Amino acid sequence: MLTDQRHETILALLNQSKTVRLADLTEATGASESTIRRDLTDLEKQKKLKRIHGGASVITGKTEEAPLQERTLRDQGEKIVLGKAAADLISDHDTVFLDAGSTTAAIIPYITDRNITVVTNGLNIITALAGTGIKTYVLGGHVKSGTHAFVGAGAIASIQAYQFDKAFLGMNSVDAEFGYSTPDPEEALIKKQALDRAAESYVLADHTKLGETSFSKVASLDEATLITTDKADRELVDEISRETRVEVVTA
Amino acid sequence: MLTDQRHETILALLNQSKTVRLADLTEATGASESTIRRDLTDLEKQKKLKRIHGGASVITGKTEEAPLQERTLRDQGEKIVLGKAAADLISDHDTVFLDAGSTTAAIIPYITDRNITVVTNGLNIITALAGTGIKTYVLGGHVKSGTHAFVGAGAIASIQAYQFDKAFLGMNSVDAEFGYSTPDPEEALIKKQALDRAAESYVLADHTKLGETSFSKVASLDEATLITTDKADRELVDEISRETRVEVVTA
DNA sequence: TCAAAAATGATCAAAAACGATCATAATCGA
DNA sequence: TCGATTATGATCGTTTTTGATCATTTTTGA
Repeated sequence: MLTDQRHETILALLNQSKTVRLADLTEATGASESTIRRDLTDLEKQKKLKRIHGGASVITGKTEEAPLQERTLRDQGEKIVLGKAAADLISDHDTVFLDAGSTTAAIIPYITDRNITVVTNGLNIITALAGTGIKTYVLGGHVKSGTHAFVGAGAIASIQAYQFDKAFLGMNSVDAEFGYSTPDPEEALIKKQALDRAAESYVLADHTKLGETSFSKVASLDEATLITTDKADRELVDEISRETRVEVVTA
Repeated sequence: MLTDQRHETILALLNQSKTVRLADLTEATGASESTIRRDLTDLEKQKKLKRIHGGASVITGKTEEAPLQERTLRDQGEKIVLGKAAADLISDHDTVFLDAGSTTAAIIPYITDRNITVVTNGLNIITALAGTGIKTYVLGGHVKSGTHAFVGAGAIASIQAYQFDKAFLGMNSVDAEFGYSTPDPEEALIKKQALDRAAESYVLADHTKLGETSFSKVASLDEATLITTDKADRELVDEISRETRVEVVTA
């Protein structure tokens, strides 16, 4: 991996989660600790980040409210792990669908130097991919105000033109009986379409989403592989894994 | 492979992915390392790229958003005036097309509280509209790396579903003879489509764009009203206004 | 507080990339 | 066609980058 790409990856990762550990960076870039240390030294000299013991953090003008920051950090830790696990599933030359949302966005730092094509319906995904060299395609449609996902008839029409090797979806709720569900019917429709048009489908959900149900059903459990973390309740995971393949990664 | 072809290939590859490794280039062109090194040296001398250890990177060095921001800042005054003039043309309940680009983005501050619907193919436009309550629709398609405009077959297909009251287009060049033109053929195609599907079409161009020509013709002058500022050369404006309606606003 | 564990920075050797050079092949002009 | 010019690919010594090692510092937790 080129030095510049490594630097980009580091900054992207940092942008995602405000703080990164050295181990995260070596894994994301495939470089050794020494190299990453040198990178961090360089980037700190460029005032792009601040080194901290064990890793690096974004440069922040003032300290934010501590408990809030801590909570988001913890959540993001889980997202990072899920993102990394998802990225490992992607092969070169794959065409993948990345659902709108912050969980799927966590995949991006790990794929910036990969030779793949991404199709998405999320504004945040496009923005995150904008700097990278990844070939990006976007679905048309109505820009939903809350999540900034592209939905509706236009999006449905757009997605028909594509076929994916893999689809990665965020999901609000995963229930052993009700399957995958999400609050917004229009987003559910797009997720379902993406899932149907992919050879392999994966749902990324942190431990808080398990055992929950939302208004709109997307699909039954067996239509996608679930990726979650070991923070999830053991019994819930067992129950779900009777229906579909579940990949549990350590947070 | 001819030297010029190789140079084109290198720049195209670079445009696609921001950084390239030497090995990628030798493979893509079939030339030896020595030749590619010479090419890179030449292209760097021409300021077309920046050499880095192991390959080359795009000249901007920074993220791609930086030049966009910079462009937005430069000639900002003139753009603001153009944006305001364009906003004045929009009526309540209009459905308008806003072209990708910084000039059309300047319209947005003046329409945030209007009851209108916007269709766009520009990432920057979506981002700017994201916070507002404006109903926003986006064309699908390939995300072009430089301008972050959505282009290609997907975009063309998407736009067929819409009909606009007004279309507002940025334009690189406006010439009395050659008409409206822009460097990228794919963007030209979208602009032309938007123009055809709108009851009224407006081209926004600051004074530096007049009397210029670019590679891809979008339309002849009489297909849209030109909006420019009084910084524009008087003779050029007269010449153009023999072909189409021109609105000159004071900068 | 103190010892164990983890992280850090310095150092060094190996690997990769580089630029210079030279011989050969292709292209051009007479 | 022939000689000159230019482009190309291979080689080689030099420079840069990288990864491993290890002594030192910092953090952790008992």
